[in-house]
Amino acid sequence: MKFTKATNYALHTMLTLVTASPAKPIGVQQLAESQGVSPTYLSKILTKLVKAEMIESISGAHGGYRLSQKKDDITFLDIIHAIEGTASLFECNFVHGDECSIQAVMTEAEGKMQSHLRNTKLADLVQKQP
Amino acid sequence: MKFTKATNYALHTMLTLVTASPAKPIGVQQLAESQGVSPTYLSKILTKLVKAEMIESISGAHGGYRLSQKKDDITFLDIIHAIEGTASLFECNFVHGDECSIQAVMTEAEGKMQSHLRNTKLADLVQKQP
DNA sequence: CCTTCATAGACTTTACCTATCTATAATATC
DNA sequence: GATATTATAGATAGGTAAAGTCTATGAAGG
Ligand code: SF4
Ligand code: SF4
Repeated sequence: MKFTKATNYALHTMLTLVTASPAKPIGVQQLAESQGVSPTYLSKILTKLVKAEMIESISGAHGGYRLSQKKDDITFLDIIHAIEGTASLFECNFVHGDECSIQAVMTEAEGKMQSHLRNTKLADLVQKQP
Repeated sequence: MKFTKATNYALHTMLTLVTASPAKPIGVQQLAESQGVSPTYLSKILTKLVKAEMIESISGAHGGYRLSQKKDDITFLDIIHAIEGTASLFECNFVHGDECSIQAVMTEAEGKMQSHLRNTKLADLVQKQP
């Protein structure tokens, strides 16, 4: 029960991209180096973010990654879901109907966490940077 | 990023115990059978709950498990922490000081979930049973 | 004494995360 | 067009923690 490292990398990359100039994309090599992770592995993670249409990739020389147009709508929950999937944190083997009290408590608890992550946008971090 | 099955087993066992008579303890064999899990594995999990002083174990014939005295104070968070530990869900490799905005968001989100789990007691489920 | 039942440790198996390697496609520069 | 640069994709290997098994030990009741 922990967030994966991939999520960690994704969040840091997004933080880097949101503070960077959208004019010149940043290569995966540079992004990887600043986080101490291999470029090939990070690129796998970033591809997920591309598929989720949060960032754009530019191939070829002077290529790299930059935020997509909808950068102001991206929430923490979006990033996490893009990497970890959207499955529920608590899954029971059998399903004994909707009135199950255990499931109700667990699902609501997860919902509380999600709603905070959904209400916090990536753009909210920009002002807080020194 | 998922709750472990062990947590699932623990929650169900606790639900069974809270609705049972405290006079006669329930054996691990019966508890395991109703959940479709092996008795030896479940016993490992229940031992953690004993160490956390949430349940008591009685050895010997007619032995088994029953809730401890403080049954009215047991929260969902207590059970989860007893099984999964109390480490934070989000852990970054480097620590760049307290002002880190990523960590702040993630920690607060987790806190929202925890506070719901802490405010829901095991005893709250009893009324809801048919 | 013998049966029942919890406890503990060592151990195996399984599943998933993490990471690497290689080949391929796209783009810019010359 | 040739070449260098860079992202993408798939296969694959490694590592780690969860999930489950086995066996031995110890406590309690009859
Ligand atoms: S009791 Fe609830 S949580 Fe447990 S298996 Fe049934 S539906 Fe799932
Ligand atoms: S930026 Fe924040 S979350 Fe990232 S490594 Fe530094 S302290 Fe941790």
